[in-house]
Amino acid sequence: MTNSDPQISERTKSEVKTEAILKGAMKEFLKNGYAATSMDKVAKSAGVSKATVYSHFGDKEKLFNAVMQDLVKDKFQTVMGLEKPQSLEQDPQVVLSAMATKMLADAECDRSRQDFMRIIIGESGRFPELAKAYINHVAKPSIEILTKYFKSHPALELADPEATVRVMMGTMVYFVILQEMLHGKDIVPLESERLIKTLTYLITIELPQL
Amino acid sequence: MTNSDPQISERTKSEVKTEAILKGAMKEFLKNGYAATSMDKVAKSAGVSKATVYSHFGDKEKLFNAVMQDLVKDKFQTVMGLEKPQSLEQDPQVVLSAMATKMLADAECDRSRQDFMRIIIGESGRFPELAKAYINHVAKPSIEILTKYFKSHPALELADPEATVRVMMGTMVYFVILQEMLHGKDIVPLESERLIKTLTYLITIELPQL
DNA sequence: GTCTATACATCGATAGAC
DNA sequence: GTCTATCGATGTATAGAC
Repeated sequence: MTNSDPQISERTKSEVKTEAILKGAMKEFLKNGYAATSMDKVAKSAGVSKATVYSHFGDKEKLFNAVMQDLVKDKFQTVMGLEKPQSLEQDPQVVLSAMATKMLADAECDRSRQDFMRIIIGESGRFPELAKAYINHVAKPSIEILTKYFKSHPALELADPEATVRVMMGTMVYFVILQEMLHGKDIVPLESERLIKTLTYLITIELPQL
Repeated sequence: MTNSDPQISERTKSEVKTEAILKGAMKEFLKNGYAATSMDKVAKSAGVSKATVYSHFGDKEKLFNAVMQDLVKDKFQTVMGLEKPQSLEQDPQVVLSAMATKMLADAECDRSRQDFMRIIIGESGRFPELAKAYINHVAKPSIEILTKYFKSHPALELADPEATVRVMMGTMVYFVILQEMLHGKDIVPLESERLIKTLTYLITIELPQL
């Protein structure tokens, strides 16, 4: 067994702790935000001592940045399934509708994704670099891929593809913020299908099919 | 002088303190968020003792709710100048463009408005009632007034006015979040005029003028 | 009503045993 | 490397003088 090798065993043990700390810290930061998360909570959630947390990450701010960089660059960098090339060769109505449905489905059901957005926006004043990391690794790639798609379909006849992308993404994001994150579902109800249909209609209105 | 009346003088003094506390607490909560704002900071910012803060508002959570209710129901309830009736009788392109310009101008230059939105979204998980108050007193009135306008102009021929309103507001809000609040101005630049022009174009594309 | 002073818990961070 | 124990600072909240 490789575990009999003391060096490998030690290294592995430390890496396991590091991952446990990241996981625990992620859970706590997403639940409580930065200021309301104590290092004791992190240590308890990770199943290690507080001193171990500090020996691995230095201080609270470094730990927070490590957690958020991880989330920004890995967990939530999916670009919402837009990376699939084959989907870009279908009818605009179908593609737009599929994109929008996918985005809304992801954002609606995934609670941790909502917590993630809450942190990004809520802490963007005190952690501007975190906000910029989100822009660079999440928002910008999404915008660029969608823009690329719009431009690759001249039949859409969009006067300003870049701006049109913002209209589409803004519509989606605002819907999730209002209905889900701000708990407006029962106060200002709106079926997502109506939004998707309207959006698709507005963008593809000039096409011959309509 | 009315100040010679001890009763009125006392009452006034207390009210002055209450207002000073609210003002100081508002400043601190908007700057630091809920958890990172201490009652010492509030007391110092208001120019009173900590005990006075507690005697007026009970505890930190009650003070926070009082501050945010004030912001939601007074300071940021403006409905972005949509209440003026005369503006609703002009050409849709002009009105839409004016609305969008006003909304973006308000949101872009007003730093405290951005801080306010950061708190609403950032604390919406731990203060759901605050989020619902925002929906009821800020978002819902805006949506309803804009919907009313859309419906009062059948010439717009909108298949779904309610959904179209969400498209418009979402576009505006997302733009401010990305460019201003998340500091994306230099990373994913976009002139607001292009957004407004595109939005107006998409919504009024069917009109005879175009 | 308002203050100073303080109680008591928890915070971030570290020392020292193992 | 990881733990327990603890430091000093700071947090919320209150008691008691005026």
